[in-house]
Amino acid sequence: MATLPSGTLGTLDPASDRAVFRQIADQIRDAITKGRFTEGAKLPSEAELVEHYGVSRMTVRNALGVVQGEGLVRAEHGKGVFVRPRPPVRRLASDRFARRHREAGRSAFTVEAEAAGSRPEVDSLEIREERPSADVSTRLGGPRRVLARRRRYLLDGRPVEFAASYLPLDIAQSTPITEPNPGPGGIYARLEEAGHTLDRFDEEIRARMPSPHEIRALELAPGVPVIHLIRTAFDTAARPVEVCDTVMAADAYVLAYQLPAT
Amino acid sequence: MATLPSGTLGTLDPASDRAVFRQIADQIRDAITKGRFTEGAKLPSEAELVEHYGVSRMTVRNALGVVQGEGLVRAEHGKGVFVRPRPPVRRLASDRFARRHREAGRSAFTVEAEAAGSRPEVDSLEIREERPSADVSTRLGGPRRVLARRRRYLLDGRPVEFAASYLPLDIAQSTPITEPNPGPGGIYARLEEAGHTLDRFDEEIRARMPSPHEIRALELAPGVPVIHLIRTAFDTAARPVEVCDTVMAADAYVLAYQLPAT
DNA sequence: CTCCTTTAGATATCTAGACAAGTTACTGTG
DNA sequence: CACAGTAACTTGTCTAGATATCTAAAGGAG
Repeated sequence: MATLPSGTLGTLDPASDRAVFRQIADQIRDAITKGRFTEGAKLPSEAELVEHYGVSRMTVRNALGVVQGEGLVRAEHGKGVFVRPRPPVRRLASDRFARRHREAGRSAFTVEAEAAGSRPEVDSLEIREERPSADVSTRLGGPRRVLARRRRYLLDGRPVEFAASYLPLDIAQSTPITEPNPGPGGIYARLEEAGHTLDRFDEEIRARMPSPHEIRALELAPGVPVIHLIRTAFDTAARPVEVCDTVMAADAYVLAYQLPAT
Repeated sequence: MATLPSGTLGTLDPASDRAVFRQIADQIRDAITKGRFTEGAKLPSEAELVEHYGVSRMTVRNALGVVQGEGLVRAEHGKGVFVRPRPPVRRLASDRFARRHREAGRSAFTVEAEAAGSRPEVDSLEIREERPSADVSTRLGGPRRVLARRRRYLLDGRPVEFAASYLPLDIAQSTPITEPNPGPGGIYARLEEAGHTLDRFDEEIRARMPSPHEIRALELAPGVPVIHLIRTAFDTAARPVEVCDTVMAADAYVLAYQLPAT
């Protein structure tokens, strides 16, 4: 019933051949990107938009569905539709696996998050032996069994990443790598102690929309893609000693790399 | 009217508290990922799904909207809904700017695409002087004017990437960099000839959903994110000499990096 | 005052139908 | 045979409701 703040949203162009719900979506998107609705602000309710534009509710919902799909707004059942705040971003530097970062007694994730003023958490830690997938097996040089370590990372209670590490069983067994807490410096430190001095990492990066499982595990809002990173660690004998498969909420990460211009 | 091939899609569970359109979407997704619908195959028409599930057409369309948003299928007006084929993927190696790749007379994109058996194309080449954005200016050390080179890359007629290079005007002016074709080895070769031997590149990678403009420029299907890469090139005097802002169709790229374990 | 109930308002889901517009195949005419 | 027209089928858009469920605020009982 309350009228809209004048000027925040315009009117429809009946002459346009652009669908009505798209015109409405355009205006909402425009109002957000131009700052007429600020972060966290509540959009007019569906009923108000119905009144303002003189269309049916389904048309308004269709328009809201578009801007929801773009990740601009989030609907909360019973409360309203709100402009999505931009979450804080975690920056992954390309030297994050350098040996000098491996000395501390805690994991890289923990140290880095606390330095950035966030509260880090690791959960769903699962460690087991298993038969590797074809892809993992290929990357690791074809072992028949691997040790898999799966875990999920959270910042301030929000899940941002989950990862699975796979190591050839003959390397990992009878080392602390099979323990939930592998000790200071993490599994890379243990690998080096076991004689596998690390030489280089290969990383492959893809971006795509999440699967339903990933949406649940990362509590992703609609319209947020994931970054899929597959890292292979090689020792100085050029043997692959670990494959780490990581899925990150794309709105929480920036990856940074330094390349020599050799 | 035609009945569905038996077994491709199941039935609804009225006892489930999962919304009907989500159950239908789940079944379609499942049928695709399990290969019961292959790439390019036509899904049952909306009318057939209405009949099969005994629901209204809007509910079926809602379900189809879900799997469309996930990028699994593409609707073609008047024809039907089809399983999206996986496009060929272009792999960007981390040594793609190594000097040894800079000798050829043609651009890296052209050479690499032809080697992979694709037909490369570059269009919308625009070269002009302009005032840099705040972000570009910061990355370049604060020049007041820059040379901007914008272009779009296509493979087999499909746009896959567009990019803008920014160079401080005092470096770029009176070099072939201001020409549409900067000559063999590209602008990096010209920079080195002008005394700016390249030392390293910094790259920042983000993934997000595309803006409407990006959807048009890359002809993106719904549910396809973009990879946003910002590269800064530094010369041996540690001066930033180029910023390249690249937006790529995420379904067409894999980025590969090699990191030393130093 | 505290706690529970009610109520109003918000989004979520679903129905049944209408017309528009693109695609394909058939049909009949020249 | 060539071709224009047409019919059937497809997705796209929109309407006008209905019921369900969640949230928050108001009001009443103790």
